[in-house]
Amino acid sequence: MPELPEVETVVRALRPRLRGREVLYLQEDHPGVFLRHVDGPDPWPRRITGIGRRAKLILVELEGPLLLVVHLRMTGHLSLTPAAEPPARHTHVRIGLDSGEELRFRDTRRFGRLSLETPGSLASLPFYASLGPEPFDLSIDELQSRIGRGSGSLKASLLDQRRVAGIGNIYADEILHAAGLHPAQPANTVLPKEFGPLLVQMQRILGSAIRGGGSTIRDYRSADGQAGQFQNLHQVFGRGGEPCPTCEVPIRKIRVAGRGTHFCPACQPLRRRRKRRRST
DNA sequence: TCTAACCTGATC
DNA sequence: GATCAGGTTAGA
Repeated sequence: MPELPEVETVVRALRPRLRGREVLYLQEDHPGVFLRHVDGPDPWPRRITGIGRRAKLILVELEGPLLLVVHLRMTGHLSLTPAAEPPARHTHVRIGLDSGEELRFRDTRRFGRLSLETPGSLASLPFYASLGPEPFDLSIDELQSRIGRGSGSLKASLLDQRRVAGIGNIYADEILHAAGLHPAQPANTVLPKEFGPLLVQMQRILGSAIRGGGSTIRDYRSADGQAGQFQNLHQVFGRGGEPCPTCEVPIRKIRVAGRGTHFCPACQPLRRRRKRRRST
């Protein structure tokens, strides 16, 4: 469920409540959800030194240093709950803290993962090692060279975490609508002059989604239980058949890159494939 | 580069 | 009963 803005919201909610706390134990309630990539005996108790985000990953930093890495995937959810409270359904991992609370990982579909890493083991994970830059660190030139390559769809390019990290299905659709680009057009047909506006819209939409606490479509909640608000500002996502807020033409829902894709056929005209000149 | 698969639940 | 869902990836 969560993309960059939702993961950032979770991290910001957890940060003041986790920093300086001590992890006392880690309890697995379902095998396979937690992966241990460090050798030796259980490293608990261990102090939490900070919490950060990279792409859609939550990084809980521990003394050592070690890292507890969380990927929520589709339905994963973190909460900080009194340890005495009975675990909610689909709670798969519970991490006991010296505050008397548990950091609980709940995930209906069980796609999400937690792992314990050293900085070295994290760096050598193929998924982590191949992540592209954060959207807020991009220049126009870098965006063009990363997104504007290949004959695959522009939307697939935006969703490819190796090119740019953190964008998922909701924000890909919203960004492309704001930039006036058709999701199914080949990535290498985007004109050089279009990457500036694309970068501006990408950063604007992700930024305001973070300020809105992310988007709640069905079950996303931040770690404090708060629903997001940015879904109320979606222009196209989840609005198939409704009039485009810009031009009133009905928004269409199609399938691109194997994902439900919403766009305005008037604001986002499809440009036909075009031969591109290569410099090398 | 695209599909199917991983899972469960909600909705049609 | 079939289809869909905010992510990623193994395999064709």
